Amino acid sequence: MEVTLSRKEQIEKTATALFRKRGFSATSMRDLANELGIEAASIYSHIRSKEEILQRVCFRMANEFFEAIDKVDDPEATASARLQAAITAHVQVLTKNTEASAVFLYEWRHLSEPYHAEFLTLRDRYEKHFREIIKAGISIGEFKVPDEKFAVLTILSGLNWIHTWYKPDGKMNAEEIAANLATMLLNGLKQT
Amino acid sequence: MEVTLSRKEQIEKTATALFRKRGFSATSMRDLANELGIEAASIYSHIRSKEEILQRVCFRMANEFFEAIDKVDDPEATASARLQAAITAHVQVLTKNTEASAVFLYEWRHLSEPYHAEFLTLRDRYEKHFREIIKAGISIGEFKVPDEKFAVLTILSGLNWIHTWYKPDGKMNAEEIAANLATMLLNGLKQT
DNA sequence: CCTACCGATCGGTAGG
DNA sequence: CCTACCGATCGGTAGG
Repeated sequence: MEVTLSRKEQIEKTATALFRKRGFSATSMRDLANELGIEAASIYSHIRSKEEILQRVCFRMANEFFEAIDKVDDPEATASARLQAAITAHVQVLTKNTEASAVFLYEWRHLSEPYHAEFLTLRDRYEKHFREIIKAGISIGEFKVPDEKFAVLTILSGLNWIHTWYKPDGKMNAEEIAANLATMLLNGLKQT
Repeated sequence: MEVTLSRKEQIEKTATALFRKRGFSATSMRDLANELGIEAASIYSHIRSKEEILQRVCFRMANEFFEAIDKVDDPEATASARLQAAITAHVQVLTKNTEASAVFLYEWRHLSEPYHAEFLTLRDRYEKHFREIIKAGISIGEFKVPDEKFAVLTILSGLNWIHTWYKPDGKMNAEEIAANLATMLLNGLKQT
């Protein structure tokens, strides 16, 4: 599936790869221009600033994560089923966008205000979704956990390394990875 | 316990805090000098370069992690006991050095060669220790895991978020945190 | 999309 | 540990 990208999309994609490899601060507009085969000044015909690119990547990914878990959540299901679905959705987003995921996970701190604060609000709301599921599981005795926030952060970090490792043509596909991670991480909540 | 730091140690400690907060590339020597209350040029009486500080932090922490797991490993013990001990040791190092841990975990990619390659070699050797324990557990049927490397990376990332959250005066102390993490993450290996 | 350029800041050195 | 400074590079703009 080859898609023709607009110049703006090309810039965003190339910048994402560079931000991921070297970090936002260590990537210069001249690095980016070089990679695109144009002059640095020309980039500004398409974007307003270096940070705007970072903003677009971070908030687009935030959106992707929200949409993915909202789509699969069924509040009627058991906590285990809901958590498994959320984990699977999260892993799908990570594996479909490994570079943008890495930028989303590690470069958001270079956002200036008010974007920085807004990003943190979104991230907290996302984690809250997981906390709610775990709380529901605790209240009906399905899970046993010392602290929901603690459990959520352990689970999400246990998922978020995937971008460093995932290859589309590796021996596990996204579904298998999600299933293995869900099994490993869900079992930990069911301690007796 | 107040310790008098040498100027070099003060520089390293202050730089660690800044590298953690803003990232290595976004921290300037003038930022660091400002925080220390001296001129940027004066820093160079104590260190050779900005990168030297990063090198010292990264390799000192690598050493700390190695020493910690070597000290507690007992090859005669069960795989569960060994893994639990390794997890506890790892968490101890993380909680005792939250800022340096963050730098160790996220800023090593700004190391130049040959330090960068050496760092990756050390990190792989560290992970190998965990892989060996898991392999031993698999071979005697104590663990059931699709892929050792996969399991190790899940476990280590499930631990490595702690620096973002740990407060020495929080409601859980380092031992309780380690115990909770070990329980959550070990149960995942014992699936039937 | 380019040439030409801006002021600011970077890591680091010389010399005391 | 400071003053004085270096060449290089930064993000970004003017004007076409």
